Amino acid sequence: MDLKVEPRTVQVQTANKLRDAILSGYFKPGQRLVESELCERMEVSRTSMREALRGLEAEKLITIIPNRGPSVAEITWEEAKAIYDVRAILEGEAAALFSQCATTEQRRVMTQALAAFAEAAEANDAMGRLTSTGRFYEVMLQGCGNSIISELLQGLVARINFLRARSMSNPGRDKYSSTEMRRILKAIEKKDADGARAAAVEHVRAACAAAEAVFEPRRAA
Amino acid sequence: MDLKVEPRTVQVQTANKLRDAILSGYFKPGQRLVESELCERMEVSRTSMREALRGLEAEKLITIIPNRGPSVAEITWEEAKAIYDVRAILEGEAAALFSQCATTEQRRVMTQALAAFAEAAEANDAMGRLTSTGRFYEVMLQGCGNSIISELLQGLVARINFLRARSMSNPGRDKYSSTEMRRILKAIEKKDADGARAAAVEHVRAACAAAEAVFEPRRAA
DNA sequence: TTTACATGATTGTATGACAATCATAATGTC
DNA sequence: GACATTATGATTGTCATACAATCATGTAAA
Repeated sequence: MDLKVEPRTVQVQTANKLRDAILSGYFKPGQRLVESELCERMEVSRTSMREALRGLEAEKLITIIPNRGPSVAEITWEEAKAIYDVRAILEGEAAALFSQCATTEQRRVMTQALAAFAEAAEANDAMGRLTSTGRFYEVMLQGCGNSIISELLQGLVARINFLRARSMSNPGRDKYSSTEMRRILKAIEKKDADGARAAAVEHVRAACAAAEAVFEPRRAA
Repeated sequence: MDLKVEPRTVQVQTANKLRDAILSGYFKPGQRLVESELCERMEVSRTSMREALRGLEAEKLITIIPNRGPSVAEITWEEAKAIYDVRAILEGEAAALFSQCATTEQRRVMTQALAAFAEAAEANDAMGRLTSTGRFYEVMLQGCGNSIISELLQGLVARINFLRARSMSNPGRDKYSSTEMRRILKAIEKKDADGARAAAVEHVRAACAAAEAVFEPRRAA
């Protein structure tokens, strides 16, 4: 059990809340983030706010142009595509690694998460889908034995999160997702590294295709 | 030609200089970085310094513990190994991609960089080795068509840079490096994607082995 | 030796200030 | 009226200062 209790500084909390706001789509890509407004609404000083913003900038979630200030990072489809490609490689590797060292307990949790996902999909419960897929991948990434893969993927997924939110609304995608994840798990249970990798790659490819369908670049004026 | 001229804010310059100082090994892993001292030596305000530090923290080059302040990030061998593994995967992919789309001009530059490396190795010119290998990889990564790969690799390499500095001093490693890079280039010239990937992976594996040899974890007290 | 307390150093946060820069409205000129 | 120029205001970048909270360390007491 993890009993660590770490101080939650204002700056960290600010960064977390801003991150959530961006990932949830509350702040949209391209939107300017005015310091004074943010400070007022979140009731923190400019000092803390600016430190938090620097952190998010390094995470590539926002872009800070000197003398113009921060705005939510925009992304071209080319970049998004590149992210999906790398994601496929890394998630595939994670699945392959995990298939060789998964414990029965871990497989049990994934099975359970998968069931929860199916249930949430049935009930059209967006929140439930997110938490269940989150658990599914968390087990796999934490368990794959390479902490860097999970770290990088977390960063990459964050940067295309807004696309996921849009493509998730695509009706019917749930069914496919469910099938794709089941295939991953099946391969893991058979300790089939290549199969697990292929299934994970396929899953990302499908997500990429779904994202491309809903991607809208800057509209021509 | 790139004529862009962007404002160089104090904060950015501070972050850059600190980054260089860490990568060059001037600040060593584990070393505490006291704000007031840094501010005094670099002649910037705490405001700018702290913003710069937040950026470096997000890059994982330093660790900031609340109420204790920043220190140069330490790394376990487990993490370093994980980084090398991911690096092998990503550099392999980059080499494979690049082999399919390299222009003759790009290959020419790489050939030239390789020659410069051999020359620098001969002359025992540490600086020359760094710049020539840098050019070699820059062409490949910029040219591979996936900007995310190059972005991630840059971050990963930075985190194990201090290991590279140590293992480079390993006599004889140069010769191997040279051979390994030549193999990569050969495969690229033959447009052999699998060969290029294999050669790149092999190169990273060798670097990893060299790093392991010089890795010293925290000495038992 | 261990515990408790006191002391100083360092960090986290807030505030106020001001110059530099940007965005835009107002002005003048052709 | 269209365009160039000039004010105007808003926003950012940077600094100095202040102070409470926390940490690190030494000293005194049990």
